[in-house]
Amino acid sequence: MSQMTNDSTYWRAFDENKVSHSVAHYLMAIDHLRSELGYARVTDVAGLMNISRGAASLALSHLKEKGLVEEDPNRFLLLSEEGNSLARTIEHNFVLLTCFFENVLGMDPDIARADACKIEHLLSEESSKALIRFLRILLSKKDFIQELSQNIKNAGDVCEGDAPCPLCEPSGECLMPHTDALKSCPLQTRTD
Amino acid sequence: MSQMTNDSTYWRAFDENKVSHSVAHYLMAIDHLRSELGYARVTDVAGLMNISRGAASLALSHLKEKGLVEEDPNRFLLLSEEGNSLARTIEHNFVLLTCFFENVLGMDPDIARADACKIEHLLSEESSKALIRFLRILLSKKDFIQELSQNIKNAGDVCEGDAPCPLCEPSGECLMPHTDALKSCPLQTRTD
DNA sequence: AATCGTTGTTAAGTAAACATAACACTTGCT
DNA sequence: AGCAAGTGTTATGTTTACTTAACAACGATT
Repeated sequence: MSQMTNDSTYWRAFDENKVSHSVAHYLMAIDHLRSELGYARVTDVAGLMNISRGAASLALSHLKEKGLVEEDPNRFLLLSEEGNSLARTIEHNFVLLTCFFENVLGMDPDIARADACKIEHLLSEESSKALIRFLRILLSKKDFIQELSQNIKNAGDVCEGDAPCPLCEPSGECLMPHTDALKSCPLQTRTD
Repeated sequence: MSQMTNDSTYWRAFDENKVSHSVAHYLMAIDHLRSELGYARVTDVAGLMNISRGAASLALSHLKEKGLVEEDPNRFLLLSEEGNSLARTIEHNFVLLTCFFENVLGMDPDIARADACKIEHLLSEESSKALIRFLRILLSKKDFIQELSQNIKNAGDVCEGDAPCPLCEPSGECLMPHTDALKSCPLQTRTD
């Protein structure tokens, strides 16, 4: 156990993700087109994603080989059961993350969506499940969350000494000015 | 404004990120080696990341061209001011995300770290700032967070009808069984 | 029936990141 | 001094994911 943190290779899990960012968007494009237009062709996917038909054709034939995309009798694009599952999971993650950034952290909606889009396909099932439970609980406490996101917006960028911060305590230095490049700020040890 | 969501190209922001996942780890490897060994050479970076020296040499010379990595008078590797800034930001993001997954969501530490590692370099400065403020506030409420992460662990996977869920309400369908592939679950509209 | 437009595929090129292998250069030992 | 080991670079190849351009197949219009 804990192989990932000791064999100096755990960081490559990023590339071994089930779907890459672009694959995620191919799948969601098909899903979106089918629910909007009722069908999805190579050209539609290319148009929606703003890439060339050639690129879409190659990528999609790859996804057919991998069993994520299929064709219906009229050669329109379909998601396989697995492809559909992946697309839905990623779409759900997008919703969850956007909701968290926007409603809990009180962030700008555009930035919230942009960040969610980058992360949506990388969340583990565990994170995804925990996040949705977290949001359900937190969002039911309307007054609490209102106050919270207000406090976040108004908080300063440096810890005030009076309130000992559990984030800073382990290292003994304040993590708040983390945008300041030159401030040395030792962190918990990592193997790389 | 809101160009990102309408020009059918916003999803590529992923590839236009300032640093890729691997670049992030090259920078952090140098940082880590210098604080552990006092120096960093191509071979050390390659050894730590478990890649070939050739790959490390190429990648690092690229990073020198980009101005993120430099050499000291003895040809040991150094982070430039910008490189150092990036490394620290990403390391901070890792700490924040791990803390969130582990202490707020109550997730398994190994999974928490693995997920944080995938995301750390993708967080916008806004997310990062908001997250640290959020954690500071939340972690100061020890009893609240204790109860929260317990509730998350014990929560079921389906919404119970009695408590109207703000996540499900917009779509009218329950978002909880999001691991179930076949359950149709309309989401807020996206352009792809 | 011939042509034009759309569609999908294929070919060839680019760029990022890895791999392996061969090489040059230094350093330290004997 | 000479050789072996360690270090860094370079050459070449692979994979992924895009580009543009050429091409074949098909349908609709005239």
